Amino acid sequence: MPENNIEVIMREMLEIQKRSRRFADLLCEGESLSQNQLVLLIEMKINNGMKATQIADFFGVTPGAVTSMCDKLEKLGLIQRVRESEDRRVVKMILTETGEAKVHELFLKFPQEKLKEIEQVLLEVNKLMSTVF
Amino acid sequence: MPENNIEVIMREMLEIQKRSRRFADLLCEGESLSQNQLVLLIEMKINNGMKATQIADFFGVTPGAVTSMCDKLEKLGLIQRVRESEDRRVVKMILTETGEAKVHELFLKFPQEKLKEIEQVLLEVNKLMSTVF
DNA sequence: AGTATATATTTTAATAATTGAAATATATAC
DNA sequence: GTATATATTTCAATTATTAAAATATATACT
Repeated sequence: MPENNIEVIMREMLEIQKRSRRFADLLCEGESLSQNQLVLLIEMKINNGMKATQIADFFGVTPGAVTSMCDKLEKLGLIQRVRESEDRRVVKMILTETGEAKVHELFLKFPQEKLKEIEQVLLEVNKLMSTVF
Repeated sequence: MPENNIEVIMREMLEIQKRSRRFADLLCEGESLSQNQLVLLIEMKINNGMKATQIADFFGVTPGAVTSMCDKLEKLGLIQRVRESEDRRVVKMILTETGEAKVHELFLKFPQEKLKEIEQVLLEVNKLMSTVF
């Protein structure tokens, strides 16, 4: 009896999840940052800051939770709140210089050679995933 | 100024994370299951049950949290606890018939054709990731 | 066998995270 | 100007998680 699609999919999902977590663990290693905090910092870096609502959407949590998450990162000195001048209701969370440095430095654990490999793999993975998800 | 490896890696990590979440959302859609619960059920399915300690390791939580997580799934009738006869200290959590059916049925949202595509992509992704992580 | 030590899980009290709803501040439409 | 809508924060209540103690079983040593 050959294994059906569904079982293979489940198996691969778990493997992939394990590998992703292993990578994130390496990144966070020795830092007092949770994986979610890491992802949030990266998200802010790549988007040049994020509005609270964007963060809530991204993580699927309520606005109240975002306030609390960001309070912590702010207290750590990694992010700061900036009120938008065009619409003074919205608050943009942006990395401080310390935050920028911290995020960047997480990746310097890996030698340049390894970073190049990781980059290539992630680009490929993303391309593949884009065909179905 | 060309974008350096690190920035590309961050960008791709986020994209991949978003796509993964989208897929998991589709799977959980309409179910009263969290993504973690979904993953745990799949994990139990693929491993033919899991010991509490294995679950704690997998999710990076304490044994107490595992007890609580499993209590909920047990109350939902999706898993059951089986004490091992070889070592009566360990409890193996296994899917009930209902649990098996539920997990399987989540994937039937997708037509066979789509499942085949997903399977291929995940196999490829996993192979790629195995080269660096 | 009996004692000491180790391991797996559960329980429990305390802490932390999250929610839902109200409050605040600002914006938009009529 | 008034009403309504949106973005964020605050706060009280709920839920999840932890750390440590308790329980049950296993292993090693004498």
